[in-house]
Amino acid sequence: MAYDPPMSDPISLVFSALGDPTRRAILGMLLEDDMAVTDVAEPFAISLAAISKHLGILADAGLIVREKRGRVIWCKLEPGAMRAASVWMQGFGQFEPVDLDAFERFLAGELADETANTPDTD
Amino acid sequence: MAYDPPMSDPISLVFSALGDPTRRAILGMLLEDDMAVTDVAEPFAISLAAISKHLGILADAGLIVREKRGRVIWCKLEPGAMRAASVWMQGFGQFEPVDLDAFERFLAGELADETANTPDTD
DNA sequence: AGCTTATTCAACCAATCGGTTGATGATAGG
DNA sequence: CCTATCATCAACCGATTGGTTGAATAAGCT
Repeated sequence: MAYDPPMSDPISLVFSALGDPTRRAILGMLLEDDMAVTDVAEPFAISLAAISKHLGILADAGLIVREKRGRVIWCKLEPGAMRAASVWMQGFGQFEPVDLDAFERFLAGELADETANTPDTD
Repeated sequence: MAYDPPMSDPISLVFSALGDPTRRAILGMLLEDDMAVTDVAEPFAISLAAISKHLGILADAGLIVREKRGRVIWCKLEPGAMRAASVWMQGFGQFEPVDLDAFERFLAGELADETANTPDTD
């Protein structure tokens, strides 16, 4: 029967990718430094192919990029991909669950704050 | 083949729950007000039982609480449950300054069905 | 009591997920 | 050239997911 499948929007990809502890651990490792696939796999008790799949999922979500140099594929964190999801969550956490008006006010405030407070130069 | 399955820690439950657009839409609806299960289900094109399962997943993640009053079960947002996951993401927070403009556009889409029902002034 | 409404339960199904192993395509080095 | 290494691919497997339908439980209504 005709059911509208909820397509995989970017935010769903990000949240789903983050739903697996192995993948979160990988992201944590990449926070320290870029790594080759084999080195990513090293601390885990699962096969290299499994890690490769996890990296594919992280890449599909935009959370990492993979760059081939010679024989080695380097994995690099892409923290910007988390931004939309992060802000989505923050919106829920900031205030009592009143109604959308408060949500909009929160957004307006954040917007003003961001534009007024030019990011640092360090 | 003894493989240690990564158990479902609370953060995984939250992220996985948020990975489904139907569930995010439900949370968006509950942001406006507490709702009965039947009313939560009303705007969706899937069965009541399916919505009930989604609510169970949200409840398991701690994102909502369900409280039975009479014949009706009321669903209430529990935004605090998002905090740990949000904090985890902040750890990666070398994001660019948040683009709330884009977020507002996203939210408008995400909550479109619900805002259509918004009465004039509350 | 009997009907109706609200919600969940149980069984089922197809698709996806997270894992495996073995084969395969590149590349680096003896 | 041959071989070892890096990484993915392909096929497979069991468990989970997200949906369905129909029956069951519970509470309000007349």
